[in-house]
Amino acid sequence: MVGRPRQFDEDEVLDAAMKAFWANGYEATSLAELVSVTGLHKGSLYQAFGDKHALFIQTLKRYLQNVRRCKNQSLRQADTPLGGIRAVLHGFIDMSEDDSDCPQGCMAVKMLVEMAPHDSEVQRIMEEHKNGMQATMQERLEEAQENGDLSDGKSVEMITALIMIFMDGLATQATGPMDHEDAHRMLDAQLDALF
Amino acid sequence: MVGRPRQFDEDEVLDAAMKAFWANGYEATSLAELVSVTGLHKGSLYQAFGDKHALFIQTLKRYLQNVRRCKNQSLRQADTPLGGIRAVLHGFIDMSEDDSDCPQGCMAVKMLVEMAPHDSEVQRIMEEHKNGMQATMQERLEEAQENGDLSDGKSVEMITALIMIFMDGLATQATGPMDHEDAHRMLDAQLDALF
DNA sequence: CCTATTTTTGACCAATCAGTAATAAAAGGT
DNA sequence: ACCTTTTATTACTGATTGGTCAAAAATAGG
Repeated sequence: MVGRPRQFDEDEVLDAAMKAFWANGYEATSLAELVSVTGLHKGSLYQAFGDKHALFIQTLKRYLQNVRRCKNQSLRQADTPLGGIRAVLHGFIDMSEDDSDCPQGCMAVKMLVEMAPHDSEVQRIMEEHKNGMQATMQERLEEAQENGDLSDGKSVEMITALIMIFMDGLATQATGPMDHEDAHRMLDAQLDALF
Repeated sequence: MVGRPRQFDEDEVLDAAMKAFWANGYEATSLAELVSVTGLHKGSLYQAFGDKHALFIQTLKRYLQNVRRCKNQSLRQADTPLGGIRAVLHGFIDMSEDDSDCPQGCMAVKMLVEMAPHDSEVQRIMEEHKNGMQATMQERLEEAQENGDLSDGKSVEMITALIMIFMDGLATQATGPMDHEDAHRMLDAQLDALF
């Protein structure tokens, strides 16, 4: 590699920008604030990541990648399909409290509400993510049905849809202060009602 | 009343501003756009409604008032407590499709996500609204328990919480295009799982 | 040491932002 | 007709917006 070396870590900058977008939303996060939280100068941001929208897209993809990593880890450790689903969902609740300096709520849901209606790229990214989540969840539910853990009479599509709605709703309410124990209890109650 | 009469209808202006905030969010709605959609000039907006934030608060209160009016109407027409709850929730789904020129999704949920975390006034208004909704829903559920329509073993607090989460989740997903028949089916499935 | 390459930096840009002040216009009260 | 009160309109403001550009700085390879 020739030329002046970078004085910043790309991942750290993306994390800082991500938290800014996550906390304040896309429109309310000014370039001046991005410069402030990342520590590097305006020109460097543009040279390294493109304009504000391109930078945002990268932070959103990074966030969703983290979510998927967390989900896959939970699924691998589970011993039953239904247990895997339970672990994944409880894991989502724990995600925010694990890292105390990250904003409340789910960045994906925030951006789904703020940006997806007007931004086709965000819309596409979010739909892909949702489809992936739905697909793995339906696979596990079908495994559970073959396993006998889930009654054959239930519709896996409907259960999946209701779980997705539940998670979106929980994330929406988690934009405000939320007791995590309550969230876990509500999730258990919802799953007990569905399974 | 003395002085020059207003050349605009206050409610129409509020409705126009409401739809702008509803469609684009608070930050992304510029004063120029508010001037455009309301038809009146900048100075008139300030004189009549105060600054951008004050105007927004009035549109938000107006939206919530419409929601409450719709809810109370549904409750009055119902013959059983549980039927009332079902009617209210199905009514929420129908709200947006009734008025075809109003934006997708629920303005309250959008603003809960975008503004409540940073705006204490919005936070207070939304919490009041939520408390009111929860209170009437719990009353109906307790009536249903005394009535025998709902098993005494179930927790009305938990059912209420899960219904609220469900509605928030549905509203979140409704920011994108959503089939209303599917929404009604999912609501029925959720309520059948809970009751 | 010199040059090619990349990054950093600071100055700069037009456009837009929310908001204001002063004036003009339109009505009612007397 | 005249004054008061309210609204409408125009022009204007300083600040901030996202974005650009050229020059300086720093490194690796020859």
